[in-house]
Amino acid sequence: MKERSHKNHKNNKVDRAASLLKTCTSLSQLKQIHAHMIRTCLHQNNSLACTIVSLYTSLSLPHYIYRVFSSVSRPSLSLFNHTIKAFSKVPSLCIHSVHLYLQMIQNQFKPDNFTYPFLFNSCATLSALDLGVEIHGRVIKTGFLSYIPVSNALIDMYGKCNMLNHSYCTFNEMPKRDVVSYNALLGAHAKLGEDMGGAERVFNQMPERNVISWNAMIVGYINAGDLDSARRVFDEMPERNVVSWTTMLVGYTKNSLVKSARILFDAMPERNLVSWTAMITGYAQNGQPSEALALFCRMERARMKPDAVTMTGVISASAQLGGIELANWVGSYVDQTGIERNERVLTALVDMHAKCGNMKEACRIFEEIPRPDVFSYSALITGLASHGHGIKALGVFRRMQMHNIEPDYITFIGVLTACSHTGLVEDGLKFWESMVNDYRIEPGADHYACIVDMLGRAGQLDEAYELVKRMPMGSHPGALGSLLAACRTYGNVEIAESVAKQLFKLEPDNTGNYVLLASIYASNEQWDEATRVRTLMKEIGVNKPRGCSWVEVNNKGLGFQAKG
DNA sequence: TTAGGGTTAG
Repeated sequence: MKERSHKNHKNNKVDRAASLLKTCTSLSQLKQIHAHMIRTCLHQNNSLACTIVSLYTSLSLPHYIYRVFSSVSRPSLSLFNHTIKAFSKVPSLCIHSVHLYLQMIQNQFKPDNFTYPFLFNSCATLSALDLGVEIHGRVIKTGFLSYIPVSNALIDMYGKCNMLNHSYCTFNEMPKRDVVSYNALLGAHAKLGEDMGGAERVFNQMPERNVISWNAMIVGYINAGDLDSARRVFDEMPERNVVSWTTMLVGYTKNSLVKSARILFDAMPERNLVSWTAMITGYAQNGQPSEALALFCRMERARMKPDAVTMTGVISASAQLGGIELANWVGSYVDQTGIERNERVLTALVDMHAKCGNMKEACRIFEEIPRPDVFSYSALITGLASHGHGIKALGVFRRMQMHNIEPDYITFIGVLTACSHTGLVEDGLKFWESMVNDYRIEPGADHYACIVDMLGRAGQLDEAYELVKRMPMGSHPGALGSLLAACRTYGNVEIAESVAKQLFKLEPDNTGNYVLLASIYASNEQWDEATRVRTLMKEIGVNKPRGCSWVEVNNKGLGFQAKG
């Protein structure tokens, strides 16, 4: 009797906690309830722990997941499954769901139809195809393939790992399919934008379609580079949701059709964080930083809170404008609003401060990045190089090599710039060789421009000119411009005339080239020639533009006000 | 169990 009443009392407490958790909507509430549960030992209850794990994920505090799991002394199969699911939803924690799966098997638990879908999700996120195939084998042995969600997750995983054939094999072997099976297969086509004819066949054979099916077709056509078909599907679909609109919008921004994107953005019946972010980054990526910032201001007025992705775009836009005040404002905005300081946000910040000339801040933030990648290193190297810290830039490059981070096309632009601005001709030529032979990077016009600039600054004008003539991509304004500038420094009229002739053809409206040639003639006291160039300028109608500061640009249309 | 947004370029 006594024992029964004790059991009832305990069940009541569990029920009360469960219903409290059901109404929980904020992180502070959840923490309060959780703390109370720990005090009263309720945290050992598996069913309550499952709810807590899910809540910490949905309320964006995934780092508590493991703490909750490991505090339960005898976790149930269900708690393992909930925790694996929770980890699979957070890309940076996916690997833990695999660890937990292994731990589960070690502890003699048998994974079931609730375990595998999320495990396959994690494999997809981690692009861990081998592991996925291995688990697939185990699923076949244990007979869980007949559960539709398990096979659906497999189709999706193979698709995300670019194994369209494997997706089809799984799909074809299913005795029963649902709309998700078809959508996952369409998603596999869409990811690569490959064989859209095949995707159309699937789409036409579907017993039923939902908005996800239509959206998958839009993504597929966009990835196949067929914007017209994407738009046709968008116009034809019976019902659109915010994802349909945003997907189409991104299709335009990715193809530099920012105006079309904006028309769509303005016409959207509703917008969410992703829509705002897509439009802002669309502007930033297409060289319209002022528009990006103006939209960011509008977003704030609409009380839409930016996240790390939004801020990456905003920071990149601010970097392009290059104003130190704006950079400082954006920097403190990120600090004060608690935006997640992930690798991409920090890299964008490094780039922004570097472009605005604040190398000290750029270096400080770089040191905050736990594992810098090729993007972060390149941002710092190009920043240092273009601000006259060539030796430092090369030091960072060596550090990058020591950490076995493979440099890319852009890294070498930074490295060669460092050499050219520091007068390290021999080193520059060695890096050039290493780029081609060790890293198999095809030199682009930008790299040639750096080397031409380097030789030109060192006075090796003939060598520079020979290199310009040998450029496989033909004459390039950047390389020619550097050479013309070097001709002025060293007073070489002969090469200057030939180079300027090519430049006038390539960039008829670029005033700088005319001014440079005129000044080369003038310093060589060839006054008549100098006058001839100035007359030519007037005839063509190019005028020396008046300088325009960022403040003026800002006052014209941005309406951007620094706060705090 | 299925769909949309991100960082480096003389």
